[in-house]
Amino acid sequence: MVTTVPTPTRDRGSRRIEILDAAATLFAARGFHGVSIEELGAAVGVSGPALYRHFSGKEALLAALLLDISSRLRASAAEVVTAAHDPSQALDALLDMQITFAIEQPALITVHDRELGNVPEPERRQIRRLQRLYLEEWVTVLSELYPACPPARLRAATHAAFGLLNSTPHSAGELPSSAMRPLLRAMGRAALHAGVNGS
Amino acid sequence: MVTTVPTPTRDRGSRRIEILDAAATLFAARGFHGVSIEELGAAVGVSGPALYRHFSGKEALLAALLLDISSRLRASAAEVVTAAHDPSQALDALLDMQITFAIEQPALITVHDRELGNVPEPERRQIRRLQRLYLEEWVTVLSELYPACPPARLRAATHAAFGLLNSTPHSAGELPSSAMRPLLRAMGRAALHAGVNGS
DNA sequence: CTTTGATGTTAGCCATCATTAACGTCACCG
DNA sequence: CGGTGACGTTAATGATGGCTAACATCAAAG
Repeated sequence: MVTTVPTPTRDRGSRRIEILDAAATLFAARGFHGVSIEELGAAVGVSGPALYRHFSGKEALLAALLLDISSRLRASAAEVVTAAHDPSQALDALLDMQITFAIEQPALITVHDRELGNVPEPERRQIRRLQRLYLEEWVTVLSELYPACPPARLRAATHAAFGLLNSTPHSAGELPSSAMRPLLRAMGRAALHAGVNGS
Repeated sequence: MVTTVPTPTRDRGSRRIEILDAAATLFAARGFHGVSIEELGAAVGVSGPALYRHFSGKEALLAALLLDISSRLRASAAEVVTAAHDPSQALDALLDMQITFAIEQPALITVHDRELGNVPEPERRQIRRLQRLYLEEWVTVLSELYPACPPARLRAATHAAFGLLNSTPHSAGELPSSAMRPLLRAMGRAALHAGVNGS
């Protein structure tokens, strides 16, 4: 009777990804608790409880989203570092890849560092682990470049650099991304260099 | 019958401030929608609807909190800049005061740039206004120091620097604040300098 | 002493929401 | 064809939560 016109672009398992994409945008805009399952469904053209065909619950959905983001980041970092010929190149590559991510996926950036607290315990640990590994990728490269700098300081400086690079959601539209990219690259590099040298 | 022992430290109007303090901490930890009125009350030793004696509603409470933060930031910036003798000193003073704020009040920093979206329209505009004025304080100083740099770039660079300085909630406890402060100062200064120069 | 205003308390209302139940549809496979 | 599993639908259900109502307490004022 009620004929739901099936979206022409309908592939096996594509729905799940559609949902995660929509969730990223909505969670970034209004926060995990600020978005209802109903809205989430509506955003992908289905309504409400249909999401339970793809995720066991709202928190599981968030966990899948964050797990996806952090493992992608970590994988990209590992890939880029192993492809580099020396630590200096590796650092440049890390900067570029993080900047690309920050510019192209501001919503993911936002969700990634805001919503970890809403992920239930089993997978929270895993996400933290991936985030730590991502950080360590940077710290390892930096410690080769600046062996005199104590690791704690490297870590703190890297966190600060992330704050800088991930500021894109706040400065949305101030500058075209073609100008934003070199700006962030210059600022990030300068900040890290200043941070790991003497006080 | 039920004798509520009145807190000994009980001053006229102090409750309101206590509530705002507790709200900052709780909202920073779990987000606006993640904290209930009941919890908010419990955090200051009263329970539930007592808050309505001080605020007209949950959103109004958030608005008061953000308004307070942004006006304090803006006021400090104005003060510090007018006290400075030249743009270079002014920039240093701005950096120092923002770093102090970021280190001493990470919860306020967090709430300030996360929860604006939950403030209802009339006061949202006002908070945005104050945030813009705060930014302009920086941009004005920077444009005196670097007159060749186009304002849009100055603004973008300043946003990025805020991201760096405000990263303290993420790197909590990595470094003692006595080491954090000079680190952020060095990184912030270097980042801004690099941002407003060459390509 | 009583009035009053500031400040709390508990009980209850109503909306929202996550989640489940019960029920279609439809492609694919035997 | 008949069934099976993936995917959706609408209607409950049960909890939570913001907010209001009705009712104390108590200090200060008159």
